[in-house]
Amino acid sequence: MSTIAADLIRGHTETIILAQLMGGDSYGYQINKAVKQMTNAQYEFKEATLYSAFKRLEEEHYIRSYWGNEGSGARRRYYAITDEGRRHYTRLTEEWRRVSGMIETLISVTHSEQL
Amino acid sequence: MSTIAADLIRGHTETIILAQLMGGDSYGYQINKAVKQMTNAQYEFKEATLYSAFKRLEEEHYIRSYWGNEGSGARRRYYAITDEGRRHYTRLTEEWRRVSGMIETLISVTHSEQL
DNA sequence: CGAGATACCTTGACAGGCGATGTATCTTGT
DNA sequence: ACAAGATACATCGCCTGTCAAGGTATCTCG
Repeated sequence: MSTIAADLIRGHTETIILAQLMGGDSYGYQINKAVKQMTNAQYEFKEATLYSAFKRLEEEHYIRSYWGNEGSGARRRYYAITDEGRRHYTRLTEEWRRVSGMIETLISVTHSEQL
Repeated sequence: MSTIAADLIRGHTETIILAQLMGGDSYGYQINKAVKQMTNAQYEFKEATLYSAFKRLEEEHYIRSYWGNEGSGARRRYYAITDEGRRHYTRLTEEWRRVSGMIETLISVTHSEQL
């Protein structure tokens, strides 16, 4: 039920998905529920966003997918993070720490002043 | 001279510009130099990005612009933040604090595990 | 006089997010 | 028995923000 957040999350979608997969294989719906729960329902991916991110990540070999063999219920496509994906995840989180500090600096009002 | 940062800043461009203008009227080139200096040359807007952001902000009445009366040198278009812009800035920064905490949570690996 | 800095601006392409829509299965209430 | 809602995946086409590339004009310095 958030609205504004959208653009601010842009660019983090892949990192969030990879972070989830660092904790073990999972599938789309599950990951999204986890995100919702972790943010106290403040955030949740739109399905189109989620599935297009999976596609990208797989094309870039950061994740692999396989069909689960559920006896009952809807079929699930599971995703697993690759070694390359793990390295990518590390890079992305390091980048985030760096950039978030930068943003913090830039959006805080400094009364430097013009002369 | 950064490369990766780009996508992570997306969505903060307007906030950064408004933050700069909270410190007094300024113009494009100046703002960009300030950003570069504040980030130790880690970040700088691409010009096209900067000017299209100005355009948007002015259309939304968050900033006003006027030509400076420089006796010499290249002409400068100055920007001033409006009251509405100030309110918008406050909203955006509050949103940022909220969302950055959320992202922090989401990109950190939690060994919750599936059963 | 040429190079480089200052200063602004526009066009067109691209990528990511997302609304809309569609599929199929299972559970639960009436 | 049947409708509603949850689970689960997928695609199409639009919208928006970024940016490479190109352009204009002025000033300074060697």
